[in-house]
Amino acid sequence: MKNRTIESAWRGAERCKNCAIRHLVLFADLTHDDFDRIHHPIDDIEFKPGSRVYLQGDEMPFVYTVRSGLIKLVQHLPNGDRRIVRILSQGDLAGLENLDGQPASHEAVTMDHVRVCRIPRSIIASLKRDTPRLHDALLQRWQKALSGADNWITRLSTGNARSRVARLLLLLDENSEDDSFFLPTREDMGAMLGITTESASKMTAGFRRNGLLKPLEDHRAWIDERELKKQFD
Amino acid sequence: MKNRTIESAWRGAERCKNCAIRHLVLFADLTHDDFDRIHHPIDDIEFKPGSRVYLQGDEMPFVYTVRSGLIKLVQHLPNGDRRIVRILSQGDLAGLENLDGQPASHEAVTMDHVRVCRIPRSIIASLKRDTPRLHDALLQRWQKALSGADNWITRLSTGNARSRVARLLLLLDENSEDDSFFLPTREDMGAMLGITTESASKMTAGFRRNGLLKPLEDHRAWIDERELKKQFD
DNA sequence: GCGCCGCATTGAAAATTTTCAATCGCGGTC
DNA sequence: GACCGCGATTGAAAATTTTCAATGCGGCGC
Repeated sequence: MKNRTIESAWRGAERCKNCAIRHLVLFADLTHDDFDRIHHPIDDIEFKPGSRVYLQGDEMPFVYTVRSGLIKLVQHLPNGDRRIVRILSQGDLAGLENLDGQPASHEAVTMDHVRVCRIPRSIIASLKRDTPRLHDALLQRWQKALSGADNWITRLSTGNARSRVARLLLLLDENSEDDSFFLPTREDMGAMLGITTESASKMTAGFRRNGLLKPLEDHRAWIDERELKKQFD
Repeated sequence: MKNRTIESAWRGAERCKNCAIRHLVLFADLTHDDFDRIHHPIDDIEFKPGSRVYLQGDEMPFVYTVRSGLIKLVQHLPNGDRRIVRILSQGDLAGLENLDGQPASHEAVTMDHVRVCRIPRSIIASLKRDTPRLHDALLQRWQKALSGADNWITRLSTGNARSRVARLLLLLDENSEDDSFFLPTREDMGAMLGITTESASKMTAGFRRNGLLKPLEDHRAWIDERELKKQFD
């Protein structure tokens, strides 16, 4: 029972050069010469919703560039509590935290249908030696991850349950290209906000009754951004 | 009414080479040649407790290596709420998040008597171009900051107030060289944990009554680490 | 020594959140 | 079409947290 499929693999990085989202990914600024230095296969992988990309404690021979879909990073506490600490979306790098060879500090689980490029860590390591362009791209990723984490603390873990849900909806909405956005399960919303599933449900349902949130087909939703921002922020 | 004093300044980085905590700081792995590339003054600065090192929104021409003491990074929400997102201690770099030239995303405030080295950003920029050793040191800083942020979310912003306070005490204790550790004001504890000052006070006072926490002179305290860990973790 | 100020503590009522259990709704199966 | 199962929703009671106000406690200046 596999919940992932390998769509394609190839030696080197021929197709990276022509990747449709190359401007968003780690390799955005590499030159053709740089690509020629890549001598290990990069796989294009699809995951079904709810698949585990890696587990907390795993050795991490790969990093993963998110091509589409959303991945949650979950951290488990010894007492069994768990908390979602970040959401990765297009262009983000799963496994960034473990580029130094440390075992994974999170569990990574897909929230919807996800496509990633699986990149051997050795590629990053060797490119890092030779090209400063990759350095900068990595630094940007660290920066984004850290400011994301800070926002998670100040916006999603502060204030009462209603504000937290509101700010989560606004965040999901901002990060979406689309007019609509992916609305997580109430359980996931709770794990992001540090509240119970039921509380997440009550607040969400409240917003729906107020007309501030409209669920759409396929786990997606729309919010009255202006009004939500006015009431919370 | 200055709440900081400049202890010493010097051109270049002569004294960096002999810095007592050099093994802990950003410049740990630089060679003598590297130091000779530093052509801007690095100041050694002291701050009184409660001094603002920089404000949210400030331009950041400097970064600051913490030599001793503790600095809190505070983020303000539009609605006036505020949250402490990180504590910096010896060897940490304040302003790391703004090395790219972005204005400060936090306010940095000293919690006790603090000594820092103020390093012009231009030095980092020029060294970064020339020495991979600095690169690695910076990456380590990013890594530490991010895993710190993740812990902040999972350990300090999850569970009931009692657990949060317990885990904060354990964290403060771990990070201290000493057998004792710096116990923040209840207001700061609240801002770290996302609870009110009064709740922080009630939990803290409770631990004191149980003998799990003993306040010492000068804002320091001791905890029964084993017992606290057993009950929480 | 006295008074003051800032912080910590405490108590009681109000508000919020969790808990626990029941029900609903919907998509898929048989 | 009936049935199942999973997630969402809802309600009511219990537990926790906040709020608001009062009091305690040290240190500091005068």
